[in-house]
Amino acid sequence: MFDRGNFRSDLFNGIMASTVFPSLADVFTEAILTEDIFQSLDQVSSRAMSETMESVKGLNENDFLNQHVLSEEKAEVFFNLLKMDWEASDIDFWTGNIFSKISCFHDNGNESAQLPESADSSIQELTQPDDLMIPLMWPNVYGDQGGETLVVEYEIEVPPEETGEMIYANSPGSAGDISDFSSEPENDSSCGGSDGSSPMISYSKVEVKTEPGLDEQRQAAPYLPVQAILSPYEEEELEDYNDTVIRHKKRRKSDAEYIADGRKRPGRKKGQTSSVYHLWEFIRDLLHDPKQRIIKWENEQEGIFRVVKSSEVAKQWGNMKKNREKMTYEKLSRSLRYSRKEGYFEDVPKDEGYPKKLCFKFGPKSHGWKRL
DNA sequence: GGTTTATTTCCTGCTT
DNA sequence: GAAGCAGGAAATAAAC
Repeated sequence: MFDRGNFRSDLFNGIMASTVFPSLADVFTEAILTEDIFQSLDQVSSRAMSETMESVKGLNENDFLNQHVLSEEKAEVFFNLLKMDWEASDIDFWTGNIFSKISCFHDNGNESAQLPESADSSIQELTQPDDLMIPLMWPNVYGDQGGETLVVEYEIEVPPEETGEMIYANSPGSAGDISDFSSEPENDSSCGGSDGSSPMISYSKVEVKTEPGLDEQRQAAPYLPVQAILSPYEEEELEDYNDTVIRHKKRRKSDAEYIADGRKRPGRKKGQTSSVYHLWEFIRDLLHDPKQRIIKWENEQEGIFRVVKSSEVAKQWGNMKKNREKMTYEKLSRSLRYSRKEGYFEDVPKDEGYPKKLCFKFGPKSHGWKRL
């Protein structure tokens, strides 16, 4: 299901990060949570610039390359600086104007460039964060055949001008969530309250022109390690290569091979999620249910939780997936370990007193578990 | 119908 | 010894 709140935060992270270091958007996205950004942005406007500048001293590229080094505090300071910069440029980032900035950025950084006049035939309707994130982060990957124009349709919640209040959409079904927008208006239209007392929903459509030539990007960013500039598929291929060295794993076709065959790579894009109800979503929703006693938080702020009744959790997961008695905790935990590899969960910190068994932590690809 | 994603199933070996 | 953890391998359903 479309998660509007996280779409917005990912969008924001991606845009901000793309402006500074295009290949680091994923690091920001993993490191910073929705509330950290939006709450801090509300507080920053009156803060002295010199004070902020002082506290951001010591940040370097390594901080941004290593999500474990990049503390939330530093991230907040950095984003505050960006916000000030954008405000100074008279850019209203709650509107579609932000996309003209991005479009210009991807047009070889030429600030005076204009949005493309019209979309080409490959119009796509993009509804997931990664649909936008990946073209923004890896403009060359999707432009191997000479560049293409993606049409991105999106909506952004505009806070009431007088109060600046913002409703945070968290998980589907939560307050502020408007998952059903089957009757989306066309370009740049708005709907919702206009009396300044309730948020407005702004619908927009923008074209993102992609550029060919990954080599050029590498040449343009020699300060970044090579690994940071690999395309998602190249990363896979590197993994495959490394695996092959070890145990002759079945090799996956490269993009170049598909293009040579004159066809598009089939299947989902890397990172593109389906509408399937995922294990991490099941666990998240279970944790949000105050009536249940089979799973509990160990540290909600950190996303660390503990399974109290393993067999019952497995049984409910089995019911959810309609295979009932066949599901066991052993199978569920195997799925959970695979999900951890994919980033939906991650290792529980050692030596911090958390139980060694039945204890897990949400990862960077999961969201909506933290109450705002 | 080929491919990818997100499991599911089964398994061995290890740790608590 | 039971329960849980780690991860390989193969199978599967759904999505694309």
